Amino acid sequence: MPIGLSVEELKRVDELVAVRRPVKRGAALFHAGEKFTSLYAIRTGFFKTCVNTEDGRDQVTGFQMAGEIIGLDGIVNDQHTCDAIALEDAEVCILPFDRIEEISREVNALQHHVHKIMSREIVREHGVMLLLGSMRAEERLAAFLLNLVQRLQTRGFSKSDLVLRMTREEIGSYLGMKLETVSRTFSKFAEECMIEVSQRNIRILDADALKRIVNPPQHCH
Amino acid sequence: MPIGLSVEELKRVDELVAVRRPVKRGAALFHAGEKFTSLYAIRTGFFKTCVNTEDGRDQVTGFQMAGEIIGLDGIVNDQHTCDAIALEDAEVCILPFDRIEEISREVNALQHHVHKIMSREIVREHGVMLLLGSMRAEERLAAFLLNLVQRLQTRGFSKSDLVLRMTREEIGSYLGMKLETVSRTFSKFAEECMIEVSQRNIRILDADALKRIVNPPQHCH
DNA sequence: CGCGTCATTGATGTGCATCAAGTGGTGTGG
DNA sequence: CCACACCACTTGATGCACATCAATGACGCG
Repeated sequence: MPIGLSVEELKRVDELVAVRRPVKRGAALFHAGEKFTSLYAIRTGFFKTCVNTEDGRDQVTGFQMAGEIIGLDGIVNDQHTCDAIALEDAEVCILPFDRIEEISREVNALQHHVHKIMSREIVREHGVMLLLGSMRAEERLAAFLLNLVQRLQTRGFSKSDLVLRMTREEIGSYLGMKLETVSRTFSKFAEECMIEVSQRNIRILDADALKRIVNPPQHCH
Repeated sequence: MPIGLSVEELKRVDELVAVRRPVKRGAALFHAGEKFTSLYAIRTGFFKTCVNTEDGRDQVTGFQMAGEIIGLDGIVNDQHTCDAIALEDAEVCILPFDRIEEISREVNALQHHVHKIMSREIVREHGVMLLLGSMRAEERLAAFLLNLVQRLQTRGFSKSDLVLRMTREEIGSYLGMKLETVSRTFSKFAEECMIEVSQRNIRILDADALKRIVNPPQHCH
């Protein structure tokens, strides 16, 4: 993950990511309440994380794909605070956290990398708070699609075609809206020729139009 | 901050927190876009952090009080991504981040402490996402009050009386509602004798009732 | 004292939730 | 291989929680 390491350092980091674990679609990588021991780096597959309340509500807090790290929430109390569920067959690297701390004392680049990963997650969540706190349904869904396709693109996938790995309900939970509203908003975007929707296959026809929805152009006052 | 350190370790950590900086009410500790160099530990006073969009919307992402750390969002891109504004005259310790990384390589307790602080922030934000994504106005405000009074209590303040340092609008921004709705909801709680409101002075008369609003009792099915 | 800021309260509007019915794709067992 | 059941999804009709608009009131400060 970090770059510009010496051979020696690379060896230390390599041993960290040695152990892998497959996770079947629908299975949990971990559950809220379980003891925290490791972070997980996604090698393949797609996950969601979600928190639950006693009274049965739950909230999807994120969708994670290859290259991303899951489990950071567990550090503070040595206990996971959310569920991580595979949305398709997946494989992760197990990164024992005490080993991470040990090695980052010696490999500065790893230390800084870990800090950046946690900081990035904090910044991402700020963005979600902005979305949940001040955007309307169309803006939320447009922002969601653009974010998803952008992340897929950096992984070498198409910047226009994507396959949703999650249900409308899961999207709705993440975006703070009901599945019917998600569906209607997809239909509206399709009507306006910004996207094509066929089941979970989405084709983005006019990314700029979506961007204009998220960031409506300034009107001069 | 961490505990159980040797004399030697304590000295290292002490030098970290040597420099202080006063911040006047209404002034910014930092702005989004500024270069990130340090974290800040609040010694006294009260802050808000907020992110802004190009189109002028903004979202309060948190309220911080004595003992809490601000600036974690800046690590990932060496640049702050939100504003930190003092809501009353305040004083912070400046914690140069490169020194933090340096010392945490030698003082394991500090290293782990830093990780916990970042993880705690991630978990806190999960809670806010749950609040914004799935709660109604009354639930949000009740949760907010309970959280605030709980944090004040651990700092030795009353568990029933508190003074809000922020405006209704700032509360609303944090909770994803308009200031009028915040005001109305306060009035409603007061009418139902759960709290007393007089300007920014709040007295909690029935904490259990507030808790029942946040976590409505299960109905057997 | 007068002005600006913040807060309260009422009247009205609307975006999204809720409730409900129906469609299509997928997997399973006879 | 087809019939059936199930699930995710779509779409329409209705309702409600909260936003919006507007007027007034309460502090605090120069």
